[in-house]
Amino acid sequence: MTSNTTAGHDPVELGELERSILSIVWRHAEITAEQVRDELGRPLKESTIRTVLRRLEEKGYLAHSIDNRTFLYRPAESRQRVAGRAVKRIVDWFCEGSVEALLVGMVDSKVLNRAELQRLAERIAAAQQSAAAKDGAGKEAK
Amino acid sequence: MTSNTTAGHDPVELGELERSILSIVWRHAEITAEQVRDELGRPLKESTIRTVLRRLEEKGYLAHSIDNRTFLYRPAESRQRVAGRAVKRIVDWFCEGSVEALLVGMVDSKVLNRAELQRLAERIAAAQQSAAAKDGAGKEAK
DNA sequence: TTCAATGTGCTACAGTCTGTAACATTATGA
DNA sequence: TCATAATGTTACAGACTGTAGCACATTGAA
Repeated sequence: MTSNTTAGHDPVELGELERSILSIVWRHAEITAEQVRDELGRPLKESTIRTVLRRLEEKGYLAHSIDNRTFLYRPAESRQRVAGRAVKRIVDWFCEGSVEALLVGMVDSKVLNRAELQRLAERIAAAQQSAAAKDGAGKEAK
Repeated sequence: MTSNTTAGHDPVELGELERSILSIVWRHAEITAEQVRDELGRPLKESTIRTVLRRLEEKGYLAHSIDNRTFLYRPAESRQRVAGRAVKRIVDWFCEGSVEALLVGMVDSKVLNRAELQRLAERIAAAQQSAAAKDGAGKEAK
């Protein structure tokens, strides 16, 4: 029994099928198990899809509402948010909390090249501005 | 011989003990199983430590040399490099390859705050300069 | 009311990975 | 040659994932 509630999960620890399905759900505001199966491409039974969807919900990645007896799944958190947390763990584990070190590592391991880094710096500056703008109030769905 | 060369591994998929031990090794240039056990703090048998070390080597994170019959383990890759790759996977899976999107997500999920982002942008710019400086001579990946 | 369809709820099971370790084997110095 | 200190080999239980079957409920139709 996993006994977990709303604890912090790490998406990177999801299995491949789980990831695929999560990605599909992220692409839709709401989606049924059947639609997921159709989009998946792989020939899996619907019970399989539903099991995975349920597990993803248990793990906190999805939520569902019921439309006339049918489950409509939707993301519980944005991709980016989840990705952000996942990266945080990596940073904590492997870079002793330093995002800078991480970026350096990314360049070092060719995940990022200098051009991208350049653009990134610019975008960060920009994002920062707009972020600062919307700051006082609440959060912006996006 | 591990038979694997530079295949892509995902450190985030390592278990907790594996991560702890890997971190310890990363803190030393060379280390024996016994030293690892001492630093670990947990009361584990040495055979346990050695098993994990071996697995980490099989997975490509560590390498070892032999000093007078004793294994000296050392990192096969830098932390940052490994972390960089790990992040890349996350970016690929959850941000459709956009590092920017990831950064946005990190701010969004409070992994990064604006102050850090600011500093980050500055450092990136700086790093970029020095990198560009030493660049011309060496190799340009891209 | 009863039946068939459709959708969900529970259960299962094999394969893989990780934590944890015992036991066998080998080399080395006394 | 023998004890010692390392490594090599093997094992095993628990968790997680992929994959799915089957029972149960609800609802529209006959």
